[in-house]
Amino acid sequence: MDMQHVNEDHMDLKRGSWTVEEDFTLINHIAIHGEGRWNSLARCAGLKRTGKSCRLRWLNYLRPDVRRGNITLEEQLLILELHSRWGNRWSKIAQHLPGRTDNEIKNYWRTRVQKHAKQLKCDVNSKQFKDTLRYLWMPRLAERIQASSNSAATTTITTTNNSNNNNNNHVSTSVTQENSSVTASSENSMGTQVSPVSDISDCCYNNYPINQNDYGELLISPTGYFQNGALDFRTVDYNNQQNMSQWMEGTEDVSDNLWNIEDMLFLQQQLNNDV
DNA sequence: AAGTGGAGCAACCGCCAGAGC
DNA sequence: GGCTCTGGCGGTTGCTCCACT
Repeated sequence: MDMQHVNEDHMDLKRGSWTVEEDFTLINHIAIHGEGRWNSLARCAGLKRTGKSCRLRWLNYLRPDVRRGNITLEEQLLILELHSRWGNRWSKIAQHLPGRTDNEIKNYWRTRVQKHAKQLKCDVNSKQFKDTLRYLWMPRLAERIQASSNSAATTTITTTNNSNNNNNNHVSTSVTQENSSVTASSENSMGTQVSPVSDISDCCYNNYPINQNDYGELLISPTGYFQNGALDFRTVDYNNQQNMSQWMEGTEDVSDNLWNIEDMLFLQQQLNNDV
């Protein structure tokens, strides 16, 4: 391809936001011819876009199985856990969140998690912040998941709990029965309406304001977080039950809460198989 | 009502690895 | 072996919306 041709092609290329017509064209073309060979696909479809741009638009937005909407509590927990294992391997993390794209998870991490690291005045990659995620935020997310499950799907919980009593399995939310904080959350879920927060910030700042000097009190679990590959939140203790109750009484509604505990158990098993 | 700043997110950029020639 | 093309990935940018003043 000579330089004149390159320049003409470059000048023809469209950038920026996609129009409805472009989306329609891309969807139709893929429906007929399938994915792949993105550069030639862009040319054949008559789209004045790079192959990369078409691929990105399809994968992140137009694909039929892309899930839109808020990241659920379960997804947040999974993202935190997987990121603790793999770091910024967004595509790998996305493989374990059906319908979520690497871009979406990356954006979530940058806008929510990194924001809180900034508020804590610590580096997102620092041990302090990682420990805060592991020993403070993730257990609380798990508690919220159980609380919402308790109120929304008692049958599922009962089944799972029985199973755990019999087999002594530790899964993310059922093990929390073992500590006192769960007593608080369980009672709360029975007595008052419990609805999940949609963001870790509710767990960490609204009712648990912490600063850099509080790490010594907050990082209370020296025993590790994962046992036999399964999540284990039993080490969490809450110093402030009153705040805990306030935290449990969040009012935000998560209507797209699609997973239950058995799904989480299944996912955990899948993850363990991967490792 | 207008201006401003921050949050959220879609899209782009640059780099890299693998495949094909 | 070297070159080109392509796709994938993580990092970054810039636009839009919204809350606040």
